Formats: sequence, structure tokens, C-alpha cells
Amino acid sequence: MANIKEIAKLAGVSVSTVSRVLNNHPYVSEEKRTRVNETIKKLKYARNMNAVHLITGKTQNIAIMLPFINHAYFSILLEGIGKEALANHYRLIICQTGYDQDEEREVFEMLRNREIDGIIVLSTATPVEKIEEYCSYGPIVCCQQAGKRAFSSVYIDHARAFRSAMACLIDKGHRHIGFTVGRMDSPSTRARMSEYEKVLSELGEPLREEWILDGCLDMEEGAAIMKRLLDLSERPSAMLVTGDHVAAGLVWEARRLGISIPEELAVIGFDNQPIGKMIGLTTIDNRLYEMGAEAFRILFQCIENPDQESVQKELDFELIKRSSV
Amino acid sequence: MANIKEIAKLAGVSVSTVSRVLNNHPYVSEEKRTRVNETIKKLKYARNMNAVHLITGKTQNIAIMLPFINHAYFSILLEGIGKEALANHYRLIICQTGYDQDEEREVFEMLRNREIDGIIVLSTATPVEKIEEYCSYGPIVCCQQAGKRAFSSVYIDHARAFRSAMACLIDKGHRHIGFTVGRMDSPSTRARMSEYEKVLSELGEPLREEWILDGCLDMEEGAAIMKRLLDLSERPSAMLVTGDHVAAGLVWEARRLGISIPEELAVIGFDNQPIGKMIGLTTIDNRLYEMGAEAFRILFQCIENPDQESVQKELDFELIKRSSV
DNA sequence: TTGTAAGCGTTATCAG
DNA sequence: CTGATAACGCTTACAA
Repeated sequence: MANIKEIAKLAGVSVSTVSRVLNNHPYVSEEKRTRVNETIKKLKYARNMNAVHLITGKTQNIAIMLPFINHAYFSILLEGIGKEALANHYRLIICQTGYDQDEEREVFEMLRNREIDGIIVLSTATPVEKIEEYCSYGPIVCCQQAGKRAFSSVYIDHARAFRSAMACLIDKGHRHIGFTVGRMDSPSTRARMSEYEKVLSELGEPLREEWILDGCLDMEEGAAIMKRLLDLSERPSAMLVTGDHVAAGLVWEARRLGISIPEELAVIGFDNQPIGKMIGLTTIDNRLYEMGAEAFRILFQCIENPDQESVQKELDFELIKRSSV
Repeated sequence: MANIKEIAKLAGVSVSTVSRVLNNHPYVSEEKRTRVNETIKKLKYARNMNAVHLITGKTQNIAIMLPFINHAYFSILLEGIGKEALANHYRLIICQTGYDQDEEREVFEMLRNREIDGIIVLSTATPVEKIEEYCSYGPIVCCQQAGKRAFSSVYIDHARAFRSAMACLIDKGHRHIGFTVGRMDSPSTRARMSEYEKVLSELGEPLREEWILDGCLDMEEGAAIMKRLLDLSERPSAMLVTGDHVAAGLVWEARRLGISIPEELAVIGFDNQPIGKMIGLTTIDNRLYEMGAEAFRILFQCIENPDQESVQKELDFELIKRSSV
């Protein structure tokens, strides 16, 4: 494997000149430039990027921390990040953690180890204070609302989005509204929960624990919800379902069981995924693709300009009315 | 940022001893080991992995080449790869190429550049001969059948799988069978196409070009198929659909239009995705998760043992009968 | 069991 | 415009 020294010797120049050619520096005579390029081609020389990373202290790699790869929510975010990363010549290292805090710590350690230039956290089990400890080693952007922190964040206001979905249902006369969550212990769930309680008390409705359905992450669990609802002595007339995939599972099972939607059960999903569009699901579009792209842009800024303050950016959501309400 | 030299000085030992501690080498006295570990903790020292990568010539990173991140087929494969990679302390660099050959070349170049220890190709537009040129720089595993090559491959026999799906339909009396493909110019499509022609001629049925539907990659395109079928003067009584997601789109649209499945149209999907299970789709399970895991295992072996020959491994598929046929 | 010193392959600095 | 030479931070013979 040829190295820069051999190229220099064969081209009859110094290693610095070769390096300059490699990095498209000005101040290299056309003659030497072509001579260097020719020997590079002749020897099929390829730079050892690890040496470059060592000396420059940068790798053009960023880590994406997420619990599961195979999940629509994260796939859409990834797509948005990927588009921007590609355009700016950054690589994505996918770190699937399964919400294991030890695995998550390893990802943060990569920042200390200089293996990556930054981290985008899509969802995490690590407390914000712990995350802040790593901010001195490099930029971190979270796709979750976390208030003013040492790290940046991009998010939508889940409380407001939840309220606007509730309002849409209430408008149609619904007062018995249930909702599903992916996992109880997440910032967005806490935001929704507190908004739920507020809206219920404004309506003068009691809070029924059994109308809050936990552990709904995929389509099959969505289908299972329908059965859980049927077992209830009194069941809600409308459901807010986090994730159009999950909602699609519920809708499919409802049709199978002859429960008409929206007459017997109104459904609002979240995320505006393609499956929701196909089945005519009313949904809250929280712009996941855009959120991913924006997360990268902010991280990129922070990498370029290391002493920039952390930014918190709220993105708009949009209620998309279709036929499930 | 502390480095190994400072640790050595403060602990009163040599850098080699620190290095030995860092790498859990034997032949370090307990006393010095603890002394080193204490100063590491005190100085919050973290190794600069780029220096390690430079000297060892390895990075523990592998690239995954795929056209789109947000697609069920690739997500499942990724999940399988991710599980094994995690267990073996390898990182996945996701390279979304959009089937752009220039982007794909950049990924192969990463191998020359020593940025990665190997590549798993999930799907590519680059000709096999071109891929072989890169094999001297490091191991490559493809998840496509490619015959005996310088690179390894894991695959299922698409021709055989296709035939067994056809047989299942023929068994039920179908003779007018159409099929969808993601893109015409792929190895699996070519395999299916040639098998299709063979089976038709065995049946004594003519080949009807209009029953081969191109460009079907996602659910919405699946739904669109149904409309395309309705416009046909004579339409097939059964469809083979690559991807349960696509098939689900077709099935949904069929129900919406009042076309009963399987009576008026039988459908067989591929990949055995959760959505297929939910809607009762008969499908060919081609073990994507297992394929991903196996791809990593083979790559891992090749990394560990560089002068090992390339391996080609065929995986079994399975016809899963449900209610869409 | 420990330390010295020679790399690994670049880029950065500085003098010409 | 060009070239020596010193980093970058680590691992690994080799010698003790």
C-alpha cells in the first residue's frame, strides 16, 4: 500500500506538496500538480483517512442514537438526517441501543474518544443531566423537547399537538377520548399526559386510567388495542394513537371486527406516515423528515463553530384531516 | 485533553505500561495497574481512537450499502446485522446511495481509505466486476446471489422461491398469474422473470407483458397496482407481489373497491413482514433478519481471517400460507 | 514485569 | 510556490 512518502519520492516533490495536491490547496504549480496526480493514479494510491483523522481531530462521522432501527418513526427521521448528511459529506453511524443505558453511554463515549464529531439523539433513556456531562466533548442534538440545556434540541410541542388533536375530536362531539403511548417514561408521553388531564378537567370529564394504553409501538400492538378496548365495560368513542402504523393496526382490526370507523370509533394518528395516508387516517403531521434534516443542520453548525451556544428549535406540526374522525 | 504520556508521567510509569493497562494485557503488576487506572479516572482520560485506528489499521466500523433507509426490506436486514454487530463490538456506517453509482463508489473507496474494515452490500447498481476490484482492500459481503465471486454472498434462490409461490397458486387452479417488481434491472428480478417464463411455458400460457408491473416499491405503489389491473382488458386472477408492504397496499385498495380476496384476486407477498401477518397475507418468508445476521457473521470471519476464501451461502425460504390465496 | 524508541501516515508550521 | 521537520497519540518490538 503506497503512502504519501512514496508518491512524493516518485513524483520528485516533497510530501507537503503531495498533501497540498490531495487537499486542493492553491499555491501548487500546475506542472507539479499534474505530476503528483499522475503518480497517484499510477500507484493506485489511496489516503489513509485514519492518519487524517488523527491529525485533524475530526472524522466526518456522526452517531445517531436510537432504540430500534426497524421502526417507521425512526426511519423517517433517519431519512431526513441522511439527506443532509450526504449533502455535507458526513457519515452516519447507527447506534441501536434498545434503551439500554450502558449501550447509550458507549455512544457518548465515542465522542470523548474522538471517533465521531457529534451525536444526534433520536430517543434515549439517559437523563438529560447525564447527557449534559458529555457536551464538553462535542456537540449533541436531541430530537426531544428538553428546555434550555447545554445540548441543542429540535422538537415539536407535544402538549400543543395533543391538545389540537383532542380539540378536533371534541369539535365532533366526542367526550370519551382515550390514547395510546409507546412507553410511559418518555418526555413526549409526560407532555401528553399532563395535557390530557388538563383537557379532561376543562371538559369536566373524569380521568379513566383504563383508557390510557401503554406499550403500543407497532402495528400488531395496534391491532391488540382494539381487543383491549372491546373488553372494557365502557369504551371511549375516540382514540389518539401515537404512530400511524399503530393506528393502522387498530383500524384494520376494527374493520375486521365490523366496528365502523369513524362512526363507532374515531381515530387520530401521529407522524403522517404513508400507511396513514393510504387508509384515510386523520393524523398530526409532526414533520419527522424535516426534524431529522434540521437536527443535522444544527449539529453541522455546532461542529463548524464549536463555541456556538446550544439552540432549541421548535418545529410546527399540522393536523391533517382525513376520514377517520 | 490528557493523553497517554501525561497519564504515564503522573502515574510514574512508562507509556507502554499505560497502554498495557488500557488493553488488558497480562504482565502488569497489580500495583501499577491500579495506579494507572486511578490517574485515568482522575484526569478523565479517554483514548483517542483515531490513533489506535492508525496504528492497528482497523476501525471496528463496517459500511452498509443500501439504496433507501426508509424501506421495510432494508430495515429488517439492518436489524439482523445490527444485532450481530452490537454483540461483536462493530459499528455500522449507513450509506444510503439511492442506487447512484458515484455514491456507491464512494463507499467502496472507504475500504481503500481504511475508514472501514468491511462492507455489507444490501442492494446495489454497481456491476459485480466492479465490486470485485475492491476485494483486495477488504472483505465485502453481498445479500444477493452472484455466483462464485471474489466477494462473499448470502442469498436465497429467488427463482426457486418464485416457482414455489407460482406452484401454490397453480395448485388452487390459477393459470392467469401476474407479478410486480421493484426495479427491472436487479438480479432477483432477472431470476424471477426467467422462472416466470419457464413456468408459463410449462403451463402452456402465453406471456402477457402487461401482467408484469414495474416500479412497485412501497405501499402507495401497491395500491396503485390495483387501479392498473382494473384498466386491463383481461386481468390476472392472482398476483405475486415483492414485498408484503406493497402487497398490503394492493389488498387494502382491493377491499376499498369491493374486490374480494382471494376469490376475485389471490395475492402472495414476499418477505413476511409484520403487516402481512396482520392482514392474513400468504407470503414467502425469505428470512431477512437471519440473512442480515449471517451477512455480518461471514464478514466478521473474513475480517478476522483475511486470507479466507469468499463464501457463498444460500439460505432457505419458506412459504407461509394464510388467507390471501 | 517494565521501559525505550521506532513507527503508523498524515497535516501544520515555518523558513526559504 | 516549495520543502524540512515537528507534531498527532497510540501500539509494539526489543532490550533490560
